[in-house]
Amino acid sequence: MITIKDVAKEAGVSIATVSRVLNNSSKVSEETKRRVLDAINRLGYSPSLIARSLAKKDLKTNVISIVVPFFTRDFFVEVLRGINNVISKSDYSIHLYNVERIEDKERVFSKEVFNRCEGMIIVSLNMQRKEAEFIKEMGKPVVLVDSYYPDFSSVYVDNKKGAYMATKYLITTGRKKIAFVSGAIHDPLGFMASCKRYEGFLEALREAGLEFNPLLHIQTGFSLEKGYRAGKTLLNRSIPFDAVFCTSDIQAIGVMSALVESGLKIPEDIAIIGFDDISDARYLGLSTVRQPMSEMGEVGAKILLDLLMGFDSSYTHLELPLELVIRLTS
Amino acid sequence: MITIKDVAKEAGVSIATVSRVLNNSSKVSEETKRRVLDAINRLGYSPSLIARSLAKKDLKTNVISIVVPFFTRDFFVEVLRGINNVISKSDYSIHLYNVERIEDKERVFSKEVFNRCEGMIIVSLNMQRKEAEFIKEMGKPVVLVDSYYPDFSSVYVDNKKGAYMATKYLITTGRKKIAFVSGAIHDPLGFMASCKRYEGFLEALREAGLEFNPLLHIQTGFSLEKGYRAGKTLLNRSIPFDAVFCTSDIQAIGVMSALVESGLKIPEDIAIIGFDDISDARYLGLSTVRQPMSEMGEVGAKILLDLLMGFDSSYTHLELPLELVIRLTS
DNA sequence: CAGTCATGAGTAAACGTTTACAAAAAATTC
DNA sequence: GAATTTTTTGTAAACGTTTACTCATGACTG
Repeated sequence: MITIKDVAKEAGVSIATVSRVLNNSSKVSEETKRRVLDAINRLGYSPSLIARSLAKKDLKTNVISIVVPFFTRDFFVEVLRGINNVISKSDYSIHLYNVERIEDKERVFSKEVFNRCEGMIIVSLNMQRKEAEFIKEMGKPVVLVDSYYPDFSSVYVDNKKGAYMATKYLITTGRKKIAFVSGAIHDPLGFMASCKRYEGFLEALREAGLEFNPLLHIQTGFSLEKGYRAGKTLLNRSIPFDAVFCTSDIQAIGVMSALVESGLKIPEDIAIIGFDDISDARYLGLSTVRQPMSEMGEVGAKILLDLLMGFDSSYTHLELPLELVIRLTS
Repeated sequence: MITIKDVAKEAGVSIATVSRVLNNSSKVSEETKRRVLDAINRLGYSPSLIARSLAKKDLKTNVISIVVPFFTRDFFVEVLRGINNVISKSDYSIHLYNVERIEDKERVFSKEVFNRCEGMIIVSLNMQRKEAEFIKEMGKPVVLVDSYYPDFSSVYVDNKKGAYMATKYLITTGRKKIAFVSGAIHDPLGFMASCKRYEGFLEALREAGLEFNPLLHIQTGFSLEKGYRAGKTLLNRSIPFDAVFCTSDIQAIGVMSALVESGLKIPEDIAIIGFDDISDARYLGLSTVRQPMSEMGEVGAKILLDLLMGFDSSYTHLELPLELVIRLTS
């Protein structure tokens, strides 16, 4: 490793002078500057960021950690995009951690990770009591996106209400037997969205005095194909239904194609409402509950940035609005 | 800021002892250890990573920078996923930089970014001579994914050949008037894929002695909707065509729905082949040129890791195979 | 009971920078 | 041409750790 001393020796000056050239602080004669620059070039020297931060008492890493599950899913990609929009305009850079299994979670919520960053944004993962304690102990600002915990700032939507709105709309327009396609209600990683939406869905039914046949509930993954299969399964069970509410657009689109394939007319025979409002939804005319995905990311990132600036260390809890978007499928 | 000195004073020991407790190296009596731990807790002390690295002469940041354009596009998300798979198993963490505009490129290819990381993976961006010089000067290992430049290790596919294979197949099965839907041929950020695929497409036509009517060429963005519009545009131009080759599946799916909507039969009236083999392609039965997206990411990350271990500092250039997957649309 | 050892804790020198301060050299003034 | 100022350079003390040495202390050996 080549240090500032080597450069100083090579250029025949003191290390202070080299440092001055490096930071072009105060005056250094042109002649000396050239000699130093030459030496730097000859040796291929590059100053140690570590030592520099130490000397400057700038003990910050200028890194923000983003913890996001399955970052290949539309929703997460959009959130990430929002976060990135904001962070990339600041001096911070992004450390990305993908969580797909429980072990990943442990790896991420560790001292090492927290020591390496100034703050953290956690997307969609539900906090366990123990985790929350640990994270609080780390003493770094943390913002939750699409998740809620009293002791951290957060941005989220009211998933229950969103599902309620959609279901209620279906009921209002005369649907009586509504199927429900969701992700896992009890997710091992702790996503709460499906669960909350299930609650909202049931509440709307209950309120209208409608029974729910559990055979009309499919729990499956978030992909076109899984949605398609869910649609097929529903049809195969030959329990009549006149609407489907899905916890994601991607599932809804899959379901829709299964139904269309079977010659059903949408929305005449069966209405469909999704959740998210991904770009395909608009294009396909899918009715859906729009959640501001990239905006959640943006807002979350902004809150974290504020926290890092030391403004206002109290917790912000921000609920962003959901909007029922009725298009052609309901 | 609370330092090791404060802890030492609080616990009534020397800083060396505190350090020993921190690293539980060598022997410290239970009694002292407890006192130190207590003090640490009371003060909420957390050691400075920076100072620690300096003292340990471990001047590494253990960070790998990933530069990726538009990380919301399927292809990039998949590549990222592959990279993440590999990196997350190492001690390195990922710094993510999204490049959407020329300015972003400048921001990313800067001293600051290189100083903050051990190595870099650049996805899909074509190197300019000047950029390459600069990057080489930084002296850190760099791997190109889905891109090629002689002076850097790289993983890529032969886009020209892929397009050639698809087009040739269409010709072999009797198609004579093949439309081409691609991204921008001259992309401002320097994506070469569309351009290369255009070349392969033209070569196959030329070889078969077929003329190409430029009006059958649509340059557009990568989304279902853009694809759909491209399909509509092709139909509106009322120039007969019997096949469409698209530079991405997502465009192909869009085109397909436009054609189906107009009552055309696929593949009887018009054959379609896409590129990528995203999960929807299989599900929809779309014929396509499969490129190993996440594998490219994985391999790229592995190469970088090897480079970082100091194995073999020569350049690796790895071409991964493309595979023509014929399903129902051709 | 002197001599050897093990154990636990302190001292001080690194690590690669920056920067206040001091010193030297050069330029300006009278 | 001495005195003064300005410019340029060097010296050394930080920054917060780790760690090789050293030094007590007390326990064991014969």
